[in-house]
Amino acid sequence: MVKQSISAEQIITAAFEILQASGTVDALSIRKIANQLDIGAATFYWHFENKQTLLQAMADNIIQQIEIEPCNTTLEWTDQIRQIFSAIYTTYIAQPYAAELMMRTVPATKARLGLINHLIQILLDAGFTPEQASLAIESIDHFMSGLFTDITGELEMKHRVSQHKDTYLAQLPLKMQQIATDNHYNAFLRTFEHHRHQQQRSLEKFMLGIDIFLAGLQQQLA
Amino acid sequence: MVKQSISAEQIITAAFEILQASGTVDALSIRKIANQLDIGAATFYWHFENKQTLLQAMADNIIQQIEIEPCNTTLEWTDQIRQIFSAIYTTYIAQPYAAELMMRTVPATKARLGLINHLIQILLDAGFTPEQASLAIESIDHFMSGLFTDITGELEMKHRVSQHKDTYLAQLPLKMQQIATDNHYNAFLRTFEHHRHQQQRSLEKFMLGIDIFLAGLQQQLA
DNA sequence: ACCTGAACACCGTTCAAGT
DNA sequence: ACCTGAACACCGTTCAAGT
Repeated sequence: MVKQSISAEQIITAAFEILQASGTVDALSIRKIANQLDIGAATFYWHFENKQTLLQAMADNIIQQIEIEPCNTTLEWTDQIRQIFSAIYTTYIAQPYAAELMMRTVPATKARLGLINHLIQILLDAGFTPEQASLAIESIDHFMSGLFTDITGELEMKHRVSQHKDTYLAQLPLKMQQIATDNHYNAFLRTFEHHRHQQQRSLEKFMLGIDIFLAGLQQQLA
Repeated sequence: MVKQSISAEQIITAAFEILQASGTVDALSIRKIANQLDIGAATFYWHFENKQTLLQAMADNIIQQIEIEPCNTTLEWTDQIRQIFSAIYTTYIAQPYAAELMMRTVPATKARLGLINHLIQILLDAGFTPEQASLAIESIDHFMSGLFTDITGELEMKHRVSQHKDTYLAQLPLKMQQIATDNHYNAFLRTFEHHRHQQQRSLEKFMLGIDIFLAGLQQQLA
């Protein structure tokens, strides 16, 4: 019996659903996608060259979701940058695997290159050299990537612990505290408690990091 | 026939050798390690609880390699931070999988917590609050993690292309240039050429990023 | 044009069994 | 105490064969 035609879009949608449930790109497999769509795993390869091309398509899909407001030239360049990264953050945090997707793919699409171009243009207009502009945007991107890897990792850890599959991971925070106490790592301990209590409102934390970086950049212009 | 006892250290050493050759943590498998040591794959599990614990041990091993100079209190706090991250960078860049190892593990060892404690202490002494200090160190760490993921990714890409296994990856930079040209992404194009020509001397690039961040932090103190 | 089952070469991990 | 082979439940990918 022949199935109704499956489209590439359907595969992407199914992949997003699985990713939303599992949380990590590693847990996304062609076999799971095929299962979800009730097709054979081999069918995937008629629609996509390989897993990597699927990831490319998914990454582009996410970038297209970002709502960039029309270029407001009355705004300070710092606020323009802030606005865009705030929008990126909001999109990424809604699907925490987004950053991992970006890191595992190459920005070889119109949407992704357009976003990079836009950011660099803002810095060029502000008076930075192309080298400075490129370095600055890359640096903020790296910062964001690292932050999200951290967030995703912590989410995954909590996920695994709550499924009580992993008792080893569950006792690691306690072990950290134990080691820190034994060695009188007081500076660490003072921030550790704080870190475990706050949790949420990470957008503010993210924007604080961005602000520090932007303040440093502004110094560079003077 | 019974083999001579294999030690945990031998497993770690073999794992590092494989990682040095392959470049990515994903390409490190228990079977490859076992093969290298001429033991059965199951033997691994007598010495380590699982793959994760091996990674934990390897990550700690790398941090212990970092040469931290004795705390020089005559130095500015900015220079103390610079010195340490420069040392970390040097250690990481010699084994580009190092950063990935850190991101995939939890700092639940004396060496790793000691390093974090040391960094936070410097900022506390400089007059920052515990929250500020913790956020600042985390941010620099995220920046470094993102940077190294980028470096490792690019290395792996070149590696795969040079083995001409992956013709798809090989033409991506050209595709990027094509898209950018078609859409008049001139700001991007101006930095793209530059980016592809320079290559090396990434330590300076890294330190430039750190410097911008430190300049922003200094502003926060005033 | 679109889909399949079977196969290939891999994973991490477990476990009864060996010495 | 230390190691083994065989098995389990997974991967990504290929390919001849079907409709």
